[in-house]
Amino acid sequence: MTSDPAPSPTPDSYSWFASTLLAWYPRHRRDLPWRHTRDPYAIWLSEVILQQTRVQQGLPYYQNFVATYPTVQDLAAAPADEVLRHWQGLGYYSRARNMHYTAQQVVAEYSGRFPGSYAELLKLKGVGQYTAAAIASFAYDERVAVLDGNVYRVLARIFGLTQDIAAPASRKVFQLLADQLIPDDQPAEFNQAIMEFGALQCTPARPDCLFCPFQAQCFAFQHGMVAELPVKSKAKAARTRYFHYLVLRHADTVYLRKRGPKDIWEGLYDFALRETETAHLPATELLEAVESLGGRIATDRAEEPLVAARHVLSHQKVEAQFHTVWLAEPLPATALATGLAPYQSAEVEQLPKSILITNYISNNRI
DNA sequence: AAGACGGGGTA
DNA sequence: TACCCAGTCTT
Repeated sequence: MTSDPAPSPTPDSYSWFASTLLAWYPRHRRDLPWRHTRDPYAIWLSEVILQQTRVQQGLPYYQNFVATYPTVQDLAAAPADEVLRHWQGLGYYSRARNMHYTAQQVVAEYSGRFPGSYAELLKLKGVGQYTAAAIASFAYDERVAVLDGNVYRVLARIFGLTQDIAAPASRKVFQLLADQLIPDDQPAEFNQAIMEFGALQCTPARPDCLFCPFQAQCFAFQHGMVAELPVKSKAKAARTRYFHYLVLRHADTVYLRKRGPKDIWEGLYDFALRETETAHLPATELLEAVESLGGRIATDRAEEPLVAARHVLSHQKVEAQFHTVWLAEPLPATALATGLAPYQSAEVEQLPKSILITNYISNNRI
């Protein structure tokens, strides 16, 4: 798929699929808040939150965003740090940054009204093929088939598609099929139904084949290949990184800085960081790091214990050590130029932070 | 086409 | 452990 899925009418030979699916859906569907609205803003919000995120995990975030920012104007007007703070803990933080950017663009360039078609929605930052299809079908009844992890799995099993779903080139095979399966009259219902079917019935592990309405037609079930489909190549093993955090403190302040681009946790706050190739940071390097910031270590305080923590991301493992350093005086202006700034603990609470930093702070009274 | 980008649930 | 989740963007 390069642009619009070509509208192709559902051939009669495939109509059994939508019939069976749309009979299953009303009897099994969950009552989810974004299914009660046709507001493209609310639907967009829910879809961005649900990218690579389970419904149960995203649900409280959706409730909070809708309550905090009832309209796209509210979201556009919010400070970026505040939006990130509400997103904290959801992961893939570029979604929040793009969402905020897009809200401002919709207000400034679209008069606050979301684009009204799949092709136009696709132009928005953070809105890819899946999300554009979801919004276009749910909000506007446009006939465009969604393709997410659930749909890949359901189609691979029922139709016996063996293409590697991790390979981008496989997308067109699944999209071509989905575009033929989606009916003209209820595209929104169909899209909701096929994803719900994947989430509840045709699950990744232990799907409920015993009570599946597609038993007779399902290629995987008939050929004993349910566990083999979909085919997905394995991801590369995550690399390990070693973070040595300097938790610089003076009086009732602690120093944090905002993380930059081209790395994990962009836009989130953490402490002064020294990264090494191995787990150990020699004590001399720790002192050097403090000195390079112009920090003078207090002599009237007992040394704080080292705190270690491990944090696993999908593509990296972070082994972190937190070195608390009490300063005799505030950091000089030269250190502030590196981005570090002093915060009171009540202010720290309001800053957007990764789970790693949030856990450390809550466990160590900052 | 391949990597980068989170965090939590499940077996 | 390993896999997966209502994917998108960059290189």
